[in-house]
Amino acid sequence: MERDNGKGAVTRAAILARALDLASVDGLEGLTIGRLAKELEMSKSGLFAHFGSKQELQLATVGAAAERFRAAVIEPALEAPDGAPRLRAIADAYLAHLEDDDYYPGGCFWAATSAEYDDRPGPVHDAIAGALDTWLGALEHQAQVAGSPDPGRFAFELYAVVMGANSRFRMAGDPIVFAYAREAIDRLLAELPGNPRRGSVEQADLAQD
Amino acid sequence: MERDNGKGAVTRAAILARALDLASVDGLEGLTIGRLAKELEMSKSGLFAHFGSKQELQLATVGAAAERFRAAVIEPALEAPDGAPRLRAIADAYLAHLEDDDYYPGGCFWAATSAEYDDRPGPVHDAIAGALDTWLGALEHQAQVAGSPDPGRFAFELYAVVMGANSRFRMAGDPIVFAYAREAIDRLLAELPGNPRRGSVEQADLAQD
DNA sequence: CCTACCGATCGGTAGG
DNA sequence: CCTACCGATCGGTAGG
Repeated sequence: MERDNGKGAVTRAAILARALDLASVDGLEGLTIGRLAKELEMSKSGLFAHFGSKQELQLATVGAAAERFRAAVIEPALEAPDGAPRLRAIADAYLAHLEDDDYYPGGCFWAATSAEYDDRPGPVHDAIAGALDTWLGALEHQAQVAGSPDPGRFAFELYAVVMGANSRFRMAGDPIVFAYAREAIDRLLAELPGNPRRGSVEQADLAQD
Repeated sequence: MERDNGKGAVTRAAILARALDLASVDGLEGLTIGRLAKELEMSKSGLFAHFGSKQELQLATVGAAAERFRAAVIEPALEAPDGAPRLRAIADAYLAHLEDDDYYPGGCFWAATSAEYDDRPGPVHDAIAGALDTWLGALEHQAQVAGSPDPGRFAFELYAVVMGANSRFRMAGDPIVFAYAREAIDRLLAELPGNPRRGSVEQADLAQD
């Protein structure tokens, strides 16, 4: 796909960047080839030729979203140590993007498309589900490293809180939900052994608990 | 709208019941007049005449969903006393519906449509947002009655957990998320003053805390 | 990457 | 509640 830097690959990347924005607002069904072509000032069939079917365009868009998420949220958090610090770094990076509104114009791509495809079986559903399972799995792994007694539940709650913040912020527009989410995450992390709450005293006092 | 029991009102109710099912799977945009008419074995224009525009059909569907939610989740929970017991009753009723898969065929109508409309301003967005605000407000009120130190946060977390369970169940199909959600809700309720955890000792021992 | 086209379906209207 | 229709747009194809 990207094994050369020819014009085709450049055009394809430009198409997918725009497709991501459109899909995070209108979903992967609402992403139409005609509209995408018009915004990119190219012909519908010219764009179509890059993918061969709408489904292939949708799958490529899901792949591009996964790459963007990895680069924006996962990659920077790898600088934090394994376990609780990395869990906090991932949650902070994700919430910061949602709050600053500089992530996707339509909020979280995964929130929008997972709700859209939760009842539409097929390759697109499977691609979205696979990406989400990968990230939930990464959260679960970090929770396990951090000593959580129930890493699966921990990952679920972290996921629910950040997705809930996205949903409530997009619908009601009140940024107080980010404070709620951070407080919930603080309490989640405080469950982990030997992990003090944000802004509390240094770890020494609590290490004996 | 329902001030008579004539044939028009009966037909309208049948249309909306079917519209609810379609919209919880394919969203309120994916709900098309032609498909709805075909499933109900009536003409497209005959159905259209009941509403006058697609937007009016969408708004009527949102109203019908609110009524169905109220009857299925809120109404039964009113038998539980104010505060923590009612919060648990609401959460249990909601999770039971999601788990039994007998609520909407496409999972939670509100999860599907709020993600779909979070970036589409207009009357449909406002109707969905209004319904969600009403229920979040009810949760917040009950949390306040139960003595929560931060009812807004409490309501947000409860909302996030049940919506997260819906989302994960629809995408991954693993019912363990309902156990995760119930555990999270137990811990949330345990934060409230004088409220023991499900299955723990009776309230007497804790009343002094 | 283009023009020109296809059948199907969209929301909506005319007229009854 | 119907038949018959409208212009627009959908995904996709032919042929270059």
